[in-house]
Amino acid sequence: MTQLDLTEQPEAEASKLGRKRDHTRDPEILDAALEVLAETGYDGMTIDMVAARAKAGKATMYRRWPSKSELVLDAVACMKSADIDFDRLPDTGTLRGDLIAMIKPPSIKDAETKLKIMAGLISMLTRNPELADAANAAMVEPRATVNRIFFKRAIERGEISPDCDVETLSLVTPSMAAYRVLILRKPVDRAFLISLIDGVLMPAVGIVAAARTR
Amino acid sequence: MTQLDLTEQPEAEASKLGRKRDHTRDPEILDAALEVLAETGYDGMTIDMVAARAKAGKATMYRRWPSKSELVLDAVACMKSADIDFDRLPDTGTLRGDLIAMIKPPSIKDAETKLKIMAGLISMLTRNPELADAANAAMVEPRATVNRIFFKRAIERGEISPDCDVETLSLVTPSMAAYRVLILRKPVDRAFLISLIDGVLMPAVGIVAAARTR
DNA sequence: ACTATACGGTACTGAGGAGTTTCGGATCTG
DNA sequence: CAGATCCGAAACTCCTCAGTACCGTATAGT
Repeated sequence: MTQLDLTEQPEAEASKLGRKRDHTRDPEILDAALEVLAETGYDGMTIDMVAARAKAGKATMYRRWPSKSELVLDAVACMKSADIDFDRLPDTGTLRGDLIAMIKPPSIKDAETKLKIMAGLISMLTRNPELADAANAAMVEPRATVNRIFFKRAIERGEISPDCDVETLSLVTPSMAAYRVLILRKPVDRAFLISLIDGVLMPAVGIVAAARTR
Repeated sequence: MTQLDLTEQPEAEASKLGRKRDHTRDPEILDAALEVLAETGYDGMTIDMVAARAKAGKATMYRRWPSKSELVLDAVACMKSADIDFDRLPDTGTLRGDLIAMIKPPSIKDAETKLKIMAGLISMLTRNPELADAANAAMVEPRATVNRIFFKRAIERGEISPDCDVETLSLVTPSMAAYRVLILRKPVDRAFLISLIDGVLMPAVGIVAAARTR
């Protein structure tokens, strides 16, 4: 939220007594926090690491956030899905085309970064529901939403049956990518995602291989 | 390995000088470690917690394992899949029957426990490849293996096409169950697993709903 | 009974990290 | 320039926890 307040409007009222707080360095600090989080995990992360990376003083951190957990919560909540633009989703005319169109190097990279952050947070999610909700909204929900849109479109245009379990199918790619990175510790590359689409989703939805061979 | 040495043979040679080490409490301690691990995660777990839970002294812990990380590694490596008996896998004659037969309350419970342990380990896996391998062998590989067996059987008996991507399909259930528990933090119940089988796996493999409606 | 060993308990050491305080310098206001 | 505010740096407190040392006791072998 902080990150947005800054970019949207240049500090509403700077009057009153003296001058209003800038907090102009918030975005850099939150980004630094996310980086450290991805590299070391929640428990491995220290306030000093984040401060050093953002070239900020430790005191500055505590002037702005009351505790480490609040800082992390804010960092996760402010994290913007830089990769998904809901106003400009691909629309290729076929379900497979739409799904494949989402596979782009920057998108894969972004997803991997988010999964690394997620890895560092997972053990906390149990004990911190607020953080769990923020992580869900910032990292997992957007992906599933895109898939849901694609599947619903395909149903509307009659490409696939309306009986398809859209909810479950939308979670296949996110789930299996997460499992592969977090647990199997293998990279999620284009080939893997395509094998998911052609080996699971397309067959599951009744589109046979022959129909998509050009 | 320790756990097994004990049950298999009553201390091979107890001669030499004095008497051989008992380490008879190892299993209790390792079990306690797994419990604490599931409850608090790797970083939250302390040696004192484990010792207290196993009613052991802290010194005993360090007489047996040189460090916390070695203890955890041993605990994970010794963890036995209490739920899967590879000599007595269900064989119902149909793929769907086999998959459904694996859904049993104790099996679900065991899987949930393992996922909780996994949640506490994930952030460590990156920094400790040895632990990652042990966790993989003990918790994820067995599940996938069972599914692979079922799919291969189904291919052999001609129930499904040999072109099916067995490898990927075998990972659908483990992946999506893990995602649901670890990230979505929702319970994995019978209904969810069945929706996976009937909403993803069966369709993906070309078995239509009509064919299984009794 | 005597001795050795393993164990449980407790006290200790040392390192590291959360959170606090202080201070000196930079920057803006007038 | 004078006054106020913010910030980076560093020193400091307090606490937790990994790992160690020691001791009293239970037990098993001789």
